[in-house]
Amino acid sequence: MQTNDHDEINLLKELGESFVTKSFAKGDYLYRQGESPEYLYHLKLGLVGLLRSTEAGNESLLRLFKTDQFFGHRTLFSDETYHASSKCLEDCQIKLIPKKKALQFFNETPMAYAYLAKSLAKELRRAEVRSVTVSEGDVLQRVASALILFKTLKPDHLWTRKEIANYCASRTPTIITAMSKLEAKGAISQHKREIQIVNMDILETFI
Amino acid sequence: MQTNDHDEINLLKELGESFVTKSFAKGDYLYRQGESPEYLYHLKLGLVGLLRSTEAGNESLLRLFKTDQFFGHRTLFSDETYHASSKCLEDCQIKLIPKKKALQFFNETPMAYAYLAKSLAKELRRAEVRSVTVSEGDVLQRVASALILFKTLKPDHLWTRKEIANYCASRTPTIITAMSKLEAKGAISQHKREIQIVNMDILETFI
DNA sequence: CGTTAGTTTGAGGCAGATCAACTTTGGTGG
DNA sequence: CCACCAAAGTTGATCTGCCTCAAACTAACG
Repeated sequence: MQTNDHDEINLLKELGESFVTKSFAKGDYLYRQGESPEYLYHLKLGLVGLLRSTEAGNESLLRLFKTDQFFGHRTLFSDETYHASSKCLEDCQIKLIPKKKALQFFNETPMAYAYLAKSLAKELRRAEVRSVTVSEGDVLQRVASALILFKTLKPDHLWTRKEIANYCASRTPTIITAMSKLEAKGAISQHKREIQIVNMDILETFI
Repeated sequence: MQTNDHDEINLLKELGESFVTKSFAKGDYLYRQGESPEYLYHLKLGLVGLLRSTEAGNESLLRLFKTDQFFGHRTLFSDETYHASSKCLEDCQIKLIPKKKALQFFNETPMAYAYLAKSLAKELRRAEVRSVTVSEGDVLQRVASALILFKTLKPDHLWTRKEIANYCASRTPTIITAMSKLEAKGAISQHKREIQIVNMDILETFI
């Protein structure tokens, strides 16, 4: 749930302000797959990933939340348990809004549910489009679009090969091979663990 | 969007009743990927599939709508164009509710948006869980769960191998091989184009 | 009863997974 | 501040599940 470009729902932001901001370390989990929701989360600083763990022991990266985004709302408003875990990919500052307070706010604010619905509708589109991309395209294509997304979302984050693999439904060695190809073509550069997009036009030709 | 088990939203059903039911033939499209929404659809009879076409010319089967379900709502409430087409997989009876009337109903009915949000939230979970299943599991697993889903959803529909393939992110020949394995194990039976689940316990061992 | 749509089978090829050994990086504590 | 160690990255060899292609067969519908 994003509030950025929707003035009418700025009150949602205010909702969070009445609660204290808590600190979390990189690697911390806010909640785990299978648990029941207790809070609505508002990320003030850092980066959070939504991960679903598979039987094979992998963690598929479903969504990313950046500064100013709300998360945990899908489960909060669906009477279900979490289908994935949320984990800090960096040190984070997060406001936890108790479930009761959040529901109360929504029930008192007619357009809040409309906004929530719209937000979920967009997320659903994204998820479905991505599932087609994943099953139809090859790894190079997926890595290229993942890099564009990641760098747009948070250019300064030190993305690991594993994070990229988890997002691309692939594995670390495969991602490394794909990225060397992209580097060889002059689309990106890699120094130590830093990844830079040096030529967006070239990178986009892989999509 | 389903209304089945939610008494509080039965008024939504009534909304559709004031409009005439139109007939569509198997193969007809209600709307196509890229178009802008004009209606909210209420399926009275038949089976509708939501398909996203890929560059390679395939049609990925994203969702299925059966009798009494609403569809077209994701796009209607998200200010976007359709990201997939909806196509009659059987002859259908459908009520078309003009966009304006639908929006008016939602704006006049506070809990309608809350219900819509909940419905989209569940659909989002389904989509994300499925994307992990598709990228992690093998074809046999996907076919087994697809058959269970399809037979639960509409036992009498004559599912084609292509429909199954489109849903399983696979291809017709691969589906046929997978289904012969399931038949050899005594999980299903195939006569002409008819598919029957003869032993659900066995079938579930493949998931 | 002809035509079209759907099904079936097999041969061949390849993208990407797996596995394993090795190197680099960067944080931590002695 | 350096030595160490765990975590992350790299590389190549091998293997395999599924796709592709093509040809032949069967069902269903007008």
